[in-house]
Amino acid sequence: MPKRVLPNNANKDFIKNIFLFSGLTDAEKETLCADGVLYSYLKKEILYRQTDPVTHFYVICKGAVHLFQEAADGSLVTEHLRVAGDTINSTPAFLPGSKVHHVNAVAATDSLILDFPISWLKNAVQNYSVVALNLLCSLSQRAYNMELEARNQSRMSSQQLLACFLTRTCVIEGHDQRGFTLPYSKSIVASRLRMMQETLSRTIPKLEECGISVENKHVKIYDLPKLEQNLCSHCPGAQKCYARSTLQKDAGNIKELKAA
Amino acid sequence: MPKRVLPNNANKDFIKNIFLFSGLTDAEKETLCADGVLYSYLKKEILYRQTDPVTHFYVICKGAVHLFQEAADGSLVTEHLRVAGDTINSTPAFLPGSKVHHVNAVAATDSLILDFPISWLKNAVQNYSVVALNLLCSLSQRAYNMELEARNQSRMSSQQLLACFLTRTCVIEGHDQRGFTLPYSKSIVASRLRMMQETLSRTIPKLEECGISVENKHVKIYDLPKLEQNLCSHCPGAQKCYARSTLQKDAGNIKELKAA
DNA sequence: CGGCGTATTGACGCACCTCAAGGTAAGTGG
DNA sequence: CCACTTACCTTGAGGTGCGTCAATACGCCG
Repeated sequence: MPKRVLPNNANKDFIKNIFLFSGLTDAEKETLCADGVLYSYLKKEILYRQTDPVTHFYVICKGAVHLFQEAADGSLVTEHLRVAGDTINSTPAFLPGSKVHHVNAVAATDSLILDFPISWLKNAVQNYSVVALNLLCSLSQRAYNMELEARNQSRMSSQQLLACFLTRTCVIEGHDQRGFTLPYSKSIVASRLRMMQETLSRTIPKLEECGISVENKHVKIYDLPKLEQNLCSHCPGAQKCYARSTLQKDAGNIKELKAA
Repeated sequence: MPKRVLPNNANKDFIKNIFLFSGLTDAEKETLCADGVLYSYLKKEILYRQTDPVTHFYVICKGAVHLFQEAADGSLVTEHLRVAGDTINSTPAFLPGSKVHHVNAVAATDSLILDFPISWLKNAVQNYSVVALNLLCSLSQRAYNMELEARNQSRMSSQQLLACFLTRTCVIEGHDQRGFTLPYSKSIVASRLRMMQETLSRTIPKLEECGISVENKHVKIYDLPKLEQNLCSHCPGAQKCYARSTLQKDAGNIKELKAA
C-alpha cells in the first residue's frame, strides 16, 4: 500500500510548482491543497485498476506512472506513460455518464503522487478561472502530443520511433544525454511504442546508425548530428518529407540536448 | 470566398444547440454570439492554411472540415475529419507561444460554420464557468476518442478500420444504415485511416465479409450480426482479445444502428 | 542449485507499402 | 454534343518490415 507522506519543507515545493496552480497566490494554493494527500508509491504499486470506479484525480510530483489496458488473455497494451508534472484522470472528471477506469495505473518507478477526490477538480475549475485555463492548457498540450504521436506512429520506422522516444525521455525526465539509465523495462517501452518486444530487441542494435547506444538499460546519445539526420531519413518514398515535418518537435528536443 | 450568412430563424437553432453553450440561458448565448459570424463554405473552400497565424475559433454547424498536413513533396496526411457539432482551434487557443496552424483546414462538404476571434474563447471560458466545463468535457471526449483510435490503429486490420469508420460515420452523421452516400472522397478516407489509397481499394471488396457493401460512394450496412462478429475476429493471435476490448465503443455504434 | 521473469535470436509468413499502368468520372473548351 | 484534360480510382506484380511462433539465454532471488 502507498504510504502517506506528511507535508514538510522538502515536498512543499512540489505543491508550489504544480502547473495547474500557476498564477494562484501561495495562500490560494494551500487552500486548494487542503483536500489533497501526498502519497509515496513504490514501483509496481497500483493506483487503480481497470473497471474500478473513478474516485481520484492525481498529480505526479516525482516518478512515473504506467497506464495500460489488460486484455482477457493477459496481454497488456500501454496507453500512456505519465511522468512528473503530469496529471491522471483529468479527462474522466469531465465526461458524463458512468465513470469507470478503462486502464490500469501502476507506478513505473518509485513515485510521489498527490491525490485529490475526483470532485475536487471540477470545483477547482469552477471556483478559479485560472485553474480552468491552466487545465485547458495542459489538455491542449496533451492533445497536440497525441496528434503528433499518431502521425509518427504511422509514418516512422521502429528505429525512428525508438530514437524519438529515447531523446524525448531524456529531455522530459532531465537526464544527461551522455549516459543515463532508462527507468522502464523494455517490455514497457515496446508496448508504449506499439511494437513487439522482439522487434524492440532487434531494433536496438540498429540505433547505432542514429548515434545512440543502448546496453541493458543504459542509454548513450553520443552523436547528435547523426541522430538528427537519421530521424529524417529511412522513411520510404513519399513519406520521407512528411515524416520530416512531424519531426519538428523532436528536432526541438535534439536542440535542447545540444544546448545542454 | 465563404459567404456570410445572416441570422434567421432557420440558423438560429444552430446557435442554440451548440454544445459549448449548454447550460446557458438564451440571453447569455446571444450575448456570447455577438462576436460570432456565421459563414457558408462551399466544398473545398479553405478555412486556413498551414503556417498561417491562428486567428479564429470555429464551430461547425453543418457539414464537415478536413484538417490535414501537407508535406514539401505535396503528399497529404489527414489529421482529423471534424463534423457538425465539433469545434476547430479550441486547443491552440490555450497553448502558450507562437500560434501558427500546423494543418490546413478545408471544407470537406458544403458547410455552415460559426467563426469567432480566437481571443473570444479564452474570454468566454473566464467569464462563464459553465462554458469552461463544457469545453473541458468536449476536449476530454476528444482525448478519449484519440486514445481509442490510437489503439485501434495499431491492432486492427484495414478491413476492421474501414468497417469501424463507416459505421461510426453512419452513426455520427445520422445516415440511414440501409444505404447512404459517403460525403468524402476515397483518398480522404484512406488518409484518415492512415492507409494507402491502393490498400483502401483492395480492402473494399473484403468488406462483404463484414456485411458492408461499398459501391462508388454508396454504402450499405446490411448484416449487423456479421459485422459485429467480424470486427472482433481477424485479429491475429494475442491481439484478438485486446481488439475486442477497444471495440466496445464501436459495438456501441452497432447497437445504435440496431436500435434505429 | 532451480525456478521465474525478462530479454534475445532465428525462421517464417503475411499485410501492407511501392511502383507502374490502366480505367472511369467529371469538368472544360470548341 | 463531342474531344480533351484533369482528378480520382482501380488493378497488378513485387518487395519488406514487422508480427508470429518457438527455442534459448540471461539476471535475480530464495
